[in-house]
Amino acid sequence: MNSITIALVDDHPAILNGLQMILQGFPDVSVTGAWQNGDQLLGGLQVQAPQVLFLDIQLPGQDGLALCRRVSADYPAVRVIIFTNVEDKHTIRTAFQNGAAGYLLKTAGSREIREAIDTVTAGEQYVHNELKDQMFQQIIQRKPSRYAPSLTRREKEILGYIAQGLSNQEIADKLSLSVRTIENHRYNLMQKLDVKNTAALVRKAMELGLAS
Amino acid sequence: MNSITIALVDDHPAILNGLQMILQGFPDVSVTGAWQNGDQLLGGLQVQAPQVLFLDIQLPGQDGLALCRRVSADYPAVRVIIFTNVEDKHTIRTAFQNGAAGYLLKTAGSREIREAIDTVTAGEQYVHNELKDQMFQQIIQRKPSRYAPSLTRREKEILGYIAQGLSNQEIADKLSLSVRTIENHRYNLMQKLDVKNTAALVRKAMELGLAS
DNA sequence: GCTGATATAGGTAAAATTACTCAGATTCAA
DNA sequence: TTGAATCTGAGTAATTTTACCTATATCAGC
Repeated sequence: MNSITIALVDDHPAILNGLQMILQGFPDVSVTGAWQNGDQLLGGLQVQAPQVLFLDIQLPGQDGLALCRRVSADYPAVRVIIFTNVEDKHTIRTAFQNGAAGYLLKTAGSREIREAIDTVTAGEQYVHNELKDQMFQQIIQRKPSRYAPSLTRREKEILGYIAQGLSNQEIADKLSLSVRTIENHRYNLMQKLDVKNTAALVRKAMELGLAS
Repeated sequence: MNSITIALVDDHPAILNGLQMILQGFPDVSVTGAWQNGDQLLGGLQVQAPQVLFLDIQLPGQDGLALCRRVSADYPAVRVIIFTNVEDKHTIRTAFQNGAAGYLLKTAGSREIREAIDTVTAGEQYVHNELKDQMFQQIIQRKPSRYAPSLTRREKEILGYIAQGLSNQEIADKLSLSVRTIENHRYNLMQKLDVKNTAALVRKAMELGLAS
């Protein structure tokens, strides 16, 4: 029999059951474990390692991401799908760095779960489309307005050079202006962006999409 | 007859023909114009404005993005799909800011083109999946490796604080160390990252994913 | 127990930045 | 054509960064 073995970890029994229910709808899938914490998981894996593991990352007592790392290291054949509500960039990045094969939000329906399983068992990486859309919007929709103070043309230009690592003197030379002028622009930029040194200035500029 | 009217702009006849060929495969679509530059487009629009416009942005003489802005302003009913090979963030952002309804890479096949048309005529925004994937990878896969010199734990920590805009003194206080120590770390960081001031340091750190 | 990498920190100076204020010139819109 | 905003730049000083060199303590791995 060629069924796909799947195990689940989530501290909420409701979710555990719900997910199991959905998986039972797939004839070629068999659930070989449903655990509520990391210890149970680690114990269970010694008995039987599934092909796919659905892992929540908000678990009582331990960090699901560390767990993911450990499982990936000890059982490289197990394809871990992070199944969570957490959708911040840093967590997602860490998840994949820790060996996750997929990332699914708990809002996922049966079709997406199916897709995730198929994708990761095929050796590829699966990411919830909802997430991709969100990230894309974040990158794209960055209107400079509202949160970014309006900078004048000259200020933007000079900010660009500062972010490139040019000193006031170098910028002055490039624009054939006095260093004092650049100093003033730099000072005004820091006022407008409400920071007090170059480091924060560059950072904020990049975050607001004003430089780069 | 309820067919969707579509017009095309691209300076390469081959692409113009190829795209037209694909569109002819859709029974409910009729191509009402195929132009090679902005002037032809603007003239053609006065005769008949299509529901959907496929617009390349690398056109001879004029900027396709400015054209997009103009068309969107003068003919709000026209849904503009940018059809191009350009895939950098800034261009994409500008495109949507200029009123584009969709963004499709020229690698798109018949299915994606169909999807784009249906999505934008339904009043939604369409973005090529390939692009979303790329952006997502950019955000996620930022491994510090390869191009990023290896930094020690302390160095990473201090780089983080620098990027946050803390001065050496502030970092020293926070870590209960001498300012001189922080100065040295900062100096070493600049050596390792091959830059010569804080601005470039922060920038490079963000680009390499060493700070965040 | 040695070695190399890391972390710590002082010495010494030059260079650059930051912190404001003031003011003439230019430009752009009402 | 009169303002308002922007661009330009000087005055003055304190603060910070940058540029090296040297040196000790610690710790991990061989």
